[in-house]
Amino acid sequence: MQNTVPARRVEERMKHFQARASELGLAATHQRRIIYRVIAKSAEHPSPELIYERVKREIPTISLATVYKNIKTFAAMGLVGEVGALPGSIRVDANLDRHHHLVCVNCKAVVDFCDSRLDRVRAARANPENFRILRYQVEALGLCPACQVAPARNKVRTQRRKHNG
Amino acid sequence: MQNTVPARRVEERMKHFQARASELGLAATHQRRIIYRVIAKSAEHPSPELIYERVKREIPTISLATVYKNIKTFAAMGLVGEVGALPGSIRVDANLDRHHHLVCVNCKAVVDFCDSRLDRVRAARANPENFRILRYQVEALGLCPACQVAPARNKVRTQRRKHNG
DNA sequence: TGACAAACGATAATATTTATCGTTTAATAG
DNA sequence: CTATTAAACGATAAATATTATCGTTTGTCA
Ligand SMILES: [Mn+2]
Ligand SMILES: [Mn+2]
Ligand SMILES: [Zn+2]
Ligand SMILES: [Zn+2]
Repeated sequence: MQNTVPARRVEERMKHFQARASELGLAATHQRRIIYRVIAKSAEHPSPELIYERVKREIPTISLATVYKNIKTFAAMGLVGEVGALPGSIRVDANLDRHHHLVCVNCKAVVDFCDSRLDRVRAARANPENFRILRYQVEALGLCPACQVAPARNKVRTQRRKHNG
Repeated sequence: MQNTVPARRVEERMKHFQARASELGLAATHQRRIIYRVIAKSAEHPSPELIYERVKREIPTISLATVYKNIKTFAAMGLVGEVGALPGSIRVDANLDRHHHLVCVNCKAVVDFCDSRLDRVRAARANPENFRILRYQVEALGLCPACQVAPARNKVRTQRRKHNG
C-alpha cells in the first residue's frame, strides 16, 4: 500500500530533474537526488516528515533541515508542487501535469484526480475583486474507500515521534 | 481596508449562532459570543492569531487557547468553516453559503468567490479511486490587485510577534 | 441559590517550519 | 588532478502553530 509510481516513470522524472537542475544551476548533490527520488517514487503526496523518514534509510546522517530546505528550493524552481488543501504539514507532489486532487477529509489521504471537465473549470463572470487568476484548482473532498467502512480512525500520520522504539 | 461585513448581516449571523448553539447545547458564554462576532464581522478569513488579537481588544484577559478551542468547537459543529488552501495557519470563515475562494499566491489574501458555474463543477467520470465525494471546492489562485502592482512584499501576517512595541 | 458539568486562563507540551553557523563538498579554473 | 570558493550540508536553536493539562471560574438547571 505504498502507492508506488512505476519505475519507468520514476526514471523519466529523475532525467527531467537532472536536466532542469543543471539548466537552473542547481548543484546535483547526492542528498538532492535521493530527496527528489523519494518524492518521485511516491504517489501519496508525502509530508516533509515522511520524506525525511524515507531519505534517512538511504542517508542516515541527513538533516531534517536539509530536507525542508530542498523541498522549498525544488518548489520555488517548479520541480515539485506543494499541495496545501489540508491544515497541518504541507504535502509534496512530483506530478507536474495538470491535475486535481481527491482528498479524504478523515485520513487526509491525497490522490491525483485527472478529469478533463475539471481541467476546463472557469468562472462564469469576471471576479469583482479583480484578481489576476493564474489557475483554478479543484479539490474533491470526501471519504476514501478505507474511511467509508471505518470512518472513526485517522490513518495518515504526519507527526514526528519523539521516541520511535 | 478591514473588509467589513454589513452590520445587518452580522446581526443575522449572531442570531443564527445563538439559535444553533442553543440547539446544540453549547453554552453561550461571553467569550464565545465575542469570538464568533469577530469572525462574523470579518470577510477576510482571519487566522486564529488575528481573531485572538481582535478579541483581546474586548476581553483583554482572553487566552489564545480559548480562541483555538472555540474555533475548533465551532468548526466541528458547523458554525464556521475552515479554509485550508494555503500552508501556514488555518483561516476561519463565517460564510456558510456555498461559495469558492480567490486566493492571492503572494500575500495569501482569501476572498469569497460566488460563481454559479463553479458551484456546478463535477467530474466527467467516476473517480477510479472510489472516493465518496462529498463536495467540490474550487480555488482560483492568482494575484490580488495590490500584488499585481507590487508583487514583491507579502502583506498578510498570521504570525505571532514576541515583541509588539 | 447551590451543585455540577462545562468552559476558561495559564502554561506546558507538541508539532511544524525557518534561521544560524561552523563544516563539508560540488563545481571549475588552472 | 589539485586548489579555490561558493554552495550545500548537519546540528541545533529559534520561531511559529496547535493541542493538552490542570486548577479556577462560570453558566445551567434543579
Ligand atoms: Mn498530485
Ligand atoms: Mn469564504
Ligand atoms: Zn481516508
Ligand atoms: Zn496579494
